[in-house]
Amino acid sequence: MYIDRQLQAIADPRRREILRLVRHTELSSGAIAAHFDVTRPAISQHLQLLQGARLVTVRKDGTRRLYLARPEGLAELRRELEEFWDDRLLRLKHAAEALEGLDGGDR
Amino acid sequence: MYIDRQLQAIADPRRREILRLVRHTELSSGAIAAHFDVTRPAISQHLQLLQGARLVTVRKDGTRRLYLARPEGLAELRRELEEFWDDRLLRLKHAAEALEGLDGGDR
DNA sequence: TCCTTACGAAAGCAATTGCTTACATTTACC
DNA sequence: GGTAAATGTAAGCAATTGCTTTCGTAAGGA
Repeated sequence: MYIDRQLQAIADPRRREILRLVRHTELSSGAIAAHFDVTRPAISQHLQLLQGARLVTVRKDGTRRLYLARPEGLAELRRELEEFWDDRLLRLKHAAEALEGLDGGDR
Repeated sequence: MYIDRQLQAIADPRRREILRLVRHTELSSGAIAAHFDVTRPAISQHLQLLQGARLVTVRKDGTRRLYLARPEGLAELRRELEEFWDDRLLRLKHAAEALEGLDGGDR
């Protein structure tokens, strides 16, 4: 349900690069910012947006905040896009949701 | 090499919907606009952007212009994203490009 | 030829984006 | 407690975005 925010997040090359950086390694806000030629607050704002899109998680460690990509978020986005590539899946999904609707609810 | 524009294009829900509409059926600008609650020129602008991202093609037919999704463009975007999901591929690509660089050029 | 249909192009506008420079806050360390 | 380090927050600003209304233009039909 976050596909809009997630695609918006991914659409920016800087944010894609950030995601690559924290994909397998936890990095502090400052360490991430060091990779770019913009100021630290700018990166901080990108990180917030990525958080809002459920694409990264944060963990506090002393005075630092360590960021790490959130695999579930990436997987979710990937699934949504798979449906987009092959919209037969999308039709199927709509049909399935219609059926679910009959006994009332998501799970 | 259009990934930035393509992702930007995809990031807008309206443009995603347009792509779905013309995915398998050629539609006129007006017919597409009829599906939305914004004015026709607004859709025209979205269509232009989609064209710039190589995601749709146009064909003139009398006074109409018929739009159709461009599978190669979608495939290209999809490939780029596959690399993004699994960045082992990306590293490989970078390595390959570095090697290509040695004898000087793209192809 | 004149009118109508189907469009894109241009200009203007409010909202959003991505950045900057302050400033505030939290934690570690002496 | 006092200071330094790491970071988010706020406010401001130029550029971009997505839309609107208005106008121009090409093609078809009477």
